[in-house]
Amino acid sequence: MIALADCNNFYVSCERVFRPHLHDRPVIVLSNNDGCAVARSNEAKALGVPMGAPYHQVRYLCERNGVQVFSSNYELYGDMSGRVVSVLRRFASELEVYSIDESFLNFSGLSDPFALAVSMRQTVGQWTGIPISVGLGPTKTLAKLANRLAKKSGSGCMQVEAGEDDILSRVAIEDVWGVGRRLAVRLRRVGALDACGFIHLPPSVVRSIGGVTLERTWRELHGIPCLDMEEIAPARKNTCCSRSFGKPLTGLAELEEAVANYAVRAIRKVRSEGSLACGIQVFVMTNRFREDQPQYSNARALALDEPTDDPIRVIRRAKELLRSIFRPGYSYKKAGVILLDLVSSHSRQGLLFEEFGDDRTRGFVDAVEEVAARYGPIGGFWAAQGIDKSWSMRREMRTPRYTTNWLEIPEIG
DNA sequence: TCTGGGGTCCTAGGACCC
DNA sequence: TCTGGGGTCCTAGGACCC
Repeated sequence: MIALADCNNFYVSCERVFRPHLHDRPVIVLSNNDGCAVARSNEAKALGVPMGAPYHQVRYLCERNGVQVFSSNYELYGDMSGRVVSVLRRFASELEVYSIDESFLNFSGLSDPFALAVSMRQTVGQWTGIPISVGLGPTKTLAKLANRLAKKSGSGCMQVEAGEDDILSRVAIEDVWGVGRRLAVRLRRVGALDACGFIHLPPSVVRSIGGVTLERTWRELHGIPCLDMEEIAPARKNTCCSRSFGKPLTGLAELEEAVANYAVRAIRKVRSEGSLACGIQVFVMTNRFREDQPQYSNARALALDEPTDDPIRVIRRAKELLRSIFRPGYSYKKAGVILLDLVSSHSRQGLLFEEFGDDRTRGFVDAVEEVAARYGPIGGFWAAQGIDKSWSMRREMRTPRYTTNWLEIPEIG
């Protein structure tokens, strides 16, 4: 038996923990750059704020109905997520963190998994302030489906077994885990309108529409496990840092500064995981929503001489790539840096004819990075990152980092 | 005027090898 | 005019997830 614990409206719930007066009130959280609504309280959903709606399109609706709007505060959400997981771990020996707000737990061999799910939900709510829903099923996909029904019904916990056609028929085909918009259209055309219709399709049809991936989903819904628990997240293969700018950029100098910042952030992720990057890609794009403006987007990649975690080298290469794809005369909206083919720093392959960078440089880089990690940009930063950052993203309604920053800890009285 | 960010896997097709 | 068979590797694009 697999359990899926999923935090309800997670980002909104995090904000509410520190602003209890917002319980029962409509709340939304915006994506980076205050762009889209990416989390909505039930009250905001009821008012008709769609998932992913551009904020400028729903702003009037929000203002008229007193919706509380927040910029995203990922430091807070990440920390709260860790707290939820630490409570969940007490309830099962095997746990897979699937996303920032979801974990799978192995509930096999328990006499009363449902009772445990109820108690787990209650404990997480009491200890962290975050409401969760729990779905139970013989496979991950059925646990997901049960979770969706638990949320929809408001009961908080739900268990689904294979072969319960009446329950499966309550889940629309596009709400099945692994079926997105495209596949849903094609499945509807062959008569699979819901999960029940889907499992009664012949496997050959499923295979022809969605390949082996969709057939796995089909088998999982029949109660045949195809997706294992992954307790230890496999090492990442690529990592990306990209942002939309707070204002359009036209000049190379500003773009270089932004790209240098993304390069530094990306390589810090790589360093923190004990990895090295073997390649780097840079991309830029104009605002694709502006049909009245000339459009341009481009990307270029290169292989590094040797796997590296050195921000100086990564910045230099990123700027070279940027200069090779930059074209004057455009209004750039977004840029990004992708570090490719990450390998473990323990298994790096040496160069045939050369030695790795000297120890002095290495010591210097490590020292700067340590200072920056401990004290933030006040402690130190790479000059290429710039000072003004006039291009940085909008985040005008962000709450304090209550749980991770001494200066922003909540005050009482 | 304003429209997010970060990932994975699978497949088809092309380049290349003997 | 006729023009093999069997592989691997890489990449781009499409699908999905949160």
